Amino acid sequence: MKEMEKAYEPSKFEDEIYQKWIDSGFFNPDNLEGEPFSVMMPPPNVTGILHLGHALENSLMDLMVRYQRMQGKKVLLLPGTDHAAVATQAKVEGLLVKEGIEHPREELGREELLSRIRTFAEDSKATILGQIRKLGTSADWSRLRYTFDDDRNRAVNEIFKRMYDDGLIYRGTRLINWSIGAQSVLSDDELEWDEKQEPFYYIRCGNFVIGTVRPETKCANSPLVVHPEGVYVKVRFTNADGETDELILSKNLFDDKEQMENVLSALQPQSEFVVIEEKMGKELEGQTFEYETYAGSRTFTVLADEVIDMEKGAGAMTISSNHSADDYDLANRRGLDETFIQKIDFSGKMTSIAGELEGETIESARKKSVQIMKDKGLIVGEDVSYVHRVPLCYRTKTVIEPMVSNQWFVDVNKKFVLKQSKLKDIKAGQEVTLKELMQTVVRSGEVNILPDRYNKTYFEWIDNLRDWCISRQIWWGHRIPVWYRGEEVYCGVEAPQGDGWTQDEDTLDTWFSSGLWTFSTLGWPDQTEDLKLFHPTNWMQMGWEILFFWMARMILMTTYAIGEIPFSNVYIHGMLRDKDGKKFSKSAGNGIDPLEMIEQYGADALRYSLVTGCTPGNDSRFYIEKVEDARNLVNKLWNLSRFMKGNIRESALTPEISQMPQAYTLADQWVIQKLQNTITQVNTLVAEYQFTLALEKLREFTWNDVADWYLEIAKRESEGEEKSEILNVILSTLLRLWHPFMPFVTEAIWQNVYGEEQIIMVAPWPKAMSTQGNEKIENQFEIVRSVITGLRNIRGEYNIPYTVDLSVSIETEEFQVLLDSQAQVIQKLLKLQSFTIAPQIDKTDTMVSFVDTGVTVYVDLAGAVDFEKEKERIQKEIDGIEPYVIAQEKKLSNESFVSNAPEAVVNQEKEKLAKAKENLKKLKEQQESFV
RNA sequence: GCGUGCCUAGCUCAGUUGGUUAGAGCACCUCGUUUACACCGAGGGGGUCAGGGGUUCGAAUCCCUUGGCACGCACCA
Repeated sequence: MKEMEKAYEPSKFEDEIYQKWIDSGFFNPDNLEGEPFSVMMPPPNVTGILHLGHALENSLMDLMVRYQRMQGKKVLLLPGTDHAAVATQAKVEGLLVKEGIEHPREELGREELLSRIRTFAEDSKATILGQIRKLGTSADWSRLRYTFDDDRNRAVNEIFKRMYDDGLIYRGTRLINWSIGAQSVLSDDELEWDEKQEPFYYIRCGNFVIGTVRPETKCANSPLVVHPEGVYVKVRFTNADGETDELILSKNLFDDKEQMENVLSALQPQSEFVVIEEKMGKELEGQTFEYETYAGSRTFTVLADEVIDMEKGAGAMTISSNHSADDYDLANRRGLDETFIQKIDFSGKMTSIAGELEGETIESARKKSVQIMKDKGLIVGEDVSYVHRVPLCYRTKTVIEPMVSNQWFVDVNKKFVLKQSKLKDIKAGQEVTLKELMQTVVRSGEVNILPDRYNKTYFEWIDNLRDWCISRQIWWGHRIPVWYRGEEVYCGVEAPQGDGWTQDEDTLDTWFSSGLWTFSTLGWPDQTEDLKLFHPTNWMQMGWEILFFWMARMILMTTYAIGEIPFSNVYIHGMLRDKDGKKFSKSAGNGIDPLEMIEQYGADALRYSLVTGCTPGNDSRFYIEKVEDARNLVNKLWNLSRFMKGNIRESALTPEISQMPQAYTLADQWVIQKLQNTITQVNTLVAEYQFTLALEKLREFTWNDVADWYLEIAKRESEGEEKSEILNVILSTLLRLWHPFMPFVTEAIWQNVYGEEQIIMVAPWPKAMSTQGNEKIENQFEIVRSVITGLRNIRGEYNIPYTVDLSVSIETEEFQVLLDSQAQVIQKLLKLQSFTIAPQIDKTDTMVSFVDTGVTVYVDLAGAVDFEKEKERIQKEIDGIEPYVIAQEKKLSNESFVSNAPEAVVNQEKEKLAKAKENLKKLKEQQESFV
């Protein structure tokens, strides 16, 4: 058996242990018995390396899985990675641009670009999988999956075809979100909204005034929309050139002089405005006029519609049906076909309708159009403080341009017949919509989201859900399985027979394939054994930021495809932030590589520091100090194990615990009882997913109870070997309880202590045994403990080193027998030569004392007593107790408390009062003795 | 505009059916090399649980309200 070194050095053990775990075969559930328990690893994107957030996620899933494995279950943790369509292509394109390939798609072509991306993805994949191993994740590598491998592609095509045949996937022309940067459409939830301050221009259009932040779009014929019920006034005034002029404004604006000032800030009228006419919007409808724009003269026809907000601007607008969601809806609703004018092309440049600004970028056209309009006197006002939110591409961070385009969608509101179902509230053959499926399984509780409050967020999102745009114009991704030949359209898992077919150019939204993750990874569409055994999965954890992207899509896909829920429990963890509470991000340069942390402090320390203090749904901060603390704890575990090992005789060293060990002393009884309590508590807390609390209990027991008290006592109580069995039970149990949280160090110790052929990973999870004990043990131990602590306190306050003996007398009647029996312990821990215990002690002037329930301890300091200090100390104690006694007496004399509170509570309070009163009385006596 | 979360010791956070004189880790102060561990041990100081109101015998915990911070959804001519 190898010596245990003085300090645990993770780097000396971790790789070797991980390899041993793999070699053992126990990562693979085929080698395990019992009830199946499955977790699908959320596949990290192959866009680079893992960050601490991934490390948190891995720690959570691995602790869950290791706990279950030790419970004797057939555990599968299936690892994998995600091709992350847009993200990866954007990443690689960015790198290529840096290398000098300015237009990767044009310059390289489809095949070459794809091959470059593939190379990058494979590199990244290798890095990521290496990181996952470093974290100690107990995943079954024989079942490694990739969202873009051949079998997953088959699953994607299969489900596409089924949805297509069910009429749930359709192709249609819609207003979509176009990412100029990614050169692709994005779904609604792939947008990020950024608050921006941009000038809001008031532009003259005939006699009307319209407002816009997008002056570059004001270059085409348009209806001029007013509110039918809105009141408009025509005002006459003398303009800057001294000419008589007229404007039509909403009455609201005209009545609000301050606002009027803003809207017409550039007009500089030379007279008052005189109202010459007042009309309703609907009365204005129909009139047509020609007016200048920055790109020449255009025709406008007044249209009355309720979309107009009379409080905004001058109560009138023109529209860009191809470049605004509201306008697009309005144009469709009112049949304004002639307004579908493409002003901006898909590369983000102005079209010929912009006249001389054709070919300009949006940004440049905006500036130039304003200049032209200013020169033409078309701008009547400008609000520079206008703040609005603009959509950005979540991957490339470039502006999203609404565009009209032909795309593929999943219809979430269409009724279809669910072919198979194991769901609680929806039976096979029933008509449902995808939206209803998503709602029902969460409402029924089949999918349980933790914490609860995310249910609300989830439902809110689904209520607002519109058809899901699934086609992308990027090349990196699952190709849409649709082929065309002339007018013919073919949708199938495989390419159609015959010549002349061309496949749709587009690829699928990455979430389309990751939505299938829980079952496509198990071999679907084949009816595999794995699918039967491991689906639905039992547990899933994810950050709230992908609740909609992923969780909702998994529910949609899984319920649709196989009529099952994807998982029964989702644990939503918060986001990991840096020490200042900022998001970790590359641009902020505050990223921390998990591998560096592992190298420095060990994987166990990293895992512990991430999981502790982390509660469901709440963000947490990452501190180096936390990792250091965790490292210290790991080392503590190592060292107490080292000590125990040295104090257990060889024949007692066994990992199996078949029976309760013989307890010889109070401390023995106490620690055994505590150990059982700890097992019970940890079990309960882990079962409730309260990892932080479980860890707190474990830490407290390990460090405070075992290391600081029990082992210190055990050293003094045992000359021989009678502690062997107890120490072995504690050691074996502690290591197993810690293993899910600190897999490496516990394995290292386990194999060192119990032999290299042993493996803690599949050791049975500890079960609490009943302690035929009395509840008094804990109280008795507390008495001993407080006598010792009290005496240490006096040593501290009087600065008496342990080399100087104390003359101690303990006055007690109630606990005389107890303290007599613990005399050795007290004496040795405090390094006393001797001390006396008696029912009655005569206090002298040279003594100081402290009290506890039923016990008063006197220390004769001879000449060393500092009376002032002593009085102060006693007074402080009295100050602590007295208000409490008063409060308790008041409480207990309160009739309604005594009659309303449960009897147990009342009794408990009475008992506490009695103790406090007794202590107070003694303290007061002592105080008097000083006077 | 609608909604959610958070505000507890100097710092970071626990505190899950309302009932311990409100906890932990770090930091701080004092002491200490006692054969597991200085990645240590012993002792100590430190909080009217954001403010106000209410329900209750009893509130950090439930309700209302004010303020601050963070976030989600919607809007975004």
